[in-house]
Amino acid sequence: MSSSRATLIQVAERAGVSLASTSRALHGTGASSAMVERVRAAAAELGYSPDAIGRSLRMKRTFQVAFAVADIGNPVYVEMLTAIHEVLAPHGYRVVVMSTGHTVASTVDLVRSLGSGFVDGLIVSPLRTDDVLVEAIKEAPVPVVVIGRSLERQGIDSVSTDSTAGIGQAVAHLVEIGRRRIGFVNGPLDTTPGAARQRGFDAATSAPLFAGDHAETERADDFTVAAGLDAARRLLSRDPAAGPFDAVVAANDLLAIGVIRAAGELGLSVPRDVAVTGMDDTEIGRVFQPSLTSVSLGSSERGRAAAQLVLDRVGDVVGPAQQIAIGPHLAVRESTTPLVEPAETLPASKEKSAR
Amino acid sequence: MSSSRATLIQVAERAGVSLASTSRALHGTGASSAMVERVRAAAAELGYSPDAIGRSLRMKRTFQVAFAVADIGNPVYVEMLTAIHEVLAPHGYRVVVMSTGHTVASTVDLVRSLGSGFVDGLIVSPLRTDDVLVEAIKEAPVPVVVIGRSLERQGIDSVSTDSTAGIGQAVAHLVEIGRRRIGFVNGPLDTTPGAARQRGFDAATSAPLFAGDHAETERADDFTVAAGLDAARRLLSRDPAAGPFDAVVAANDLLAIGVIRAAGELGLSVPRDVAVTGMDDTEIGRVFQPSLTSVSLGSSERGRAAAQLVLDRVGDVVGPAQQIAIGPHLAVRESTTPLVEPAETLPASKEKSAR
DNA sequence: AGATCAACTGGAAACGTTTCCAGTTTCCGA
DNA sequence: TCGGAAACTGGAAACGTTTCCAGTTGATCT
Repeated sequence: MSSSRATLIQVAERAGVSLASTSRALHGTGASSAMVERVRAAAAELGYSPDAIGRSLRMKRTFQVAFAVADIGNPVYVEMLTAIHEVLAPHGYRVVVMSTGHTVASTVDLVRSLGSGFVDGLIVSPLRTDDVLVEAIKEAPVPVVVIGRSLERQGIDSVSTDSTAGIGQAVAHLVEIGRRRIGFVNGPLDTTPGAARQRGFDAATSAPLFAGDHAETERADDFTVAAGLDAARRLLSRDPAAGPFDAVVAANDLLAIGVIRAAGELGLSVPRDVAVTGMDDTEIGRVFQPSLTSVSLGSSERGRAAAQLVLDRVGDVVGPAQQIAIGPHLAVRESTTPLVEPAETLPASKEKSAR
Repeated sequence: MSSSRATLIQVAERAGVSLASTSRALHGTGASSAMVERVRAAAAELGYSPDAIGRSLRMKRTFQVAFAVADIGNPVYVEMLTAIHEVLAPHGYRVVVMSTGHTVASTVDLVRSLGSGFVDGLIVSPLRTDDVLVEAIKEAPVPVVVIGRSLERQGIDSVSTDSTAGIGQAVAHLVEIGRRRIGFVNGPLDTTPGAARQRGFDAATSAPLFAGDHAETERADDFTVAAGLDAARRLLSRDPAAGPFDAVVAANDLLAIGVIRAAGELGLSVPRDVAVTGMDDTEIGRVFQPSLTSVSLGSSERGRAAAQLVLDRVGDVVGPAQQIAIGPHLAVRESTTPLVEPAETLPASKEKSAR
């Protein structure tokens, strides 16, 4: 750690010119080339680098954007974070990672804390939403973009996907490959994704296409492998009158892996006896054995879109609340199809289905 | 977005007291209770919340710490990030995520950028290190903690682990279960971890314990599943004179998963025909089938330790460079032992061996 | 009663930067 | 040669906060 940094004032003194000119010279705005030369030299000699705080105070810009989620460790959020960082960094914006906590109240606290002005914008993906939160977001002193539910009509910029339809795609695929007795392992219903996915499953299994077939739901305590394992044990041991389940739709990839493990415990082979689908299309699902058929909700794309949106807003782009929808699409892999050539399903091959 | 935020000056006016008293009242330092009451009320009426930038400028503290790695998506770094955030947030510190890029030069740029003073400290885990970087870190205007190599002797605070010894533990375990022809799938040798792990494998396989047995290395282009798959294909098809490999040590969990997939392609069963060990003890390895025996390098602990260290330093704790070492330990799971009760190996059961 | 002290308050400076404004020079065309 | 515009420069204010310093009050002790 060297002693202390040089300030613009010192550069000005060294160059023997005014503070104003020094600032201008370093920004290349309206300064003679002689001046620029002189100031540059002085700055270089002193190893000057501008102070972000002083600059922020004056410009009323922090060049920081916050990204807040309940659980930074979740692979989906990691993907978003990566995408957000990739979009923002080239524009000189830093990314601050924050936690929403698991309750609506703590998320509201977070949004209110934006009042202290440490970021120019916020990208948040709340697990749960209510009116208070919506109101807090609308009152926030900086632009906020929500990833998750569509909140366009509440006047909030949002990036959403249609996980309801996504579950529909998974069910349709299972029906297509001849499965007729489908179980659903969902996470908590009081979360935004949990509720949406339940609607998707209920809708898909009450559609004409599915008529005469059998469907049941089991709920996991959580969106984790362990919870999925527990729930799947309960589900698969139910053994309904219609006959054993020949497919299970899981509400995300981690739950799906729990399901596959439970199937293994019961001596069931995946996909022969039970086909399994996940959701989110995560790395972990792609490399799993069997590799996981999964509904991609475009986490990276959603992250990118949200970052772009917040970038527009902090760049003073005004206008009505935007709503960007990323369509879900199914990536079919081993867990619903007989294994042919495992190597083809690896991430390196970057399979992408059409959106 | 509401109009514009209230400032301390406005609170002071509203309360009809001086700016100084207002500040003191809100901080509870040396103000009469009447004063506190009055100012609190005014602040509440105006919905005042203190401006982080103004405060930073004056206090010369940003209450931010940066965490920089090459690849934010890597599970190991995600674990560290989570741990760092958990330690720092309760102390009122925010975490800024940054990318070191993949070269030493870009990492040096990053460290130099600390000169603009947007954070109070940095935690960095560089893939590659050289003298220029060491020098840049030493000259940095804020405390820097390096996760990775031990740099105590260079006068740099660091949190390290002994992945060399860790690989030794893996080899010892394999020998113990009777494996004699051990392959090693390593990542690039010009990275800090790659080099250390190679040393570990070479040392372990030239130790007396290993005398008479067979060892060979294959190098992957990268620390990813795809690269591991490729490398393992090459390794396992070598078929040395000493007989086929009955164990493979992989330099991290992702490579290990590639190895298991390659073994599957060749009709080899894991762990019966080939035992496989990974390193880093990631979630993905824990839930994989077969669950992965892996050398834990305590990513969370390293993150926590680094965060604590940087917290001490920004809290003006002076003293000689610290070096905190986190010992590696082996978590034995299915990939090196016959499967008994898969459920026991899930993360929910939180198995932890002694350090 | 006078002096000493503690408790509290307000004025003002300081942190480092950008930018408005006014002033000076230079140059060009009439 | 002169007027005016253009190009450039410097002074000073402003962003919002904390804290030093000096001053005022009220109480306690001798």
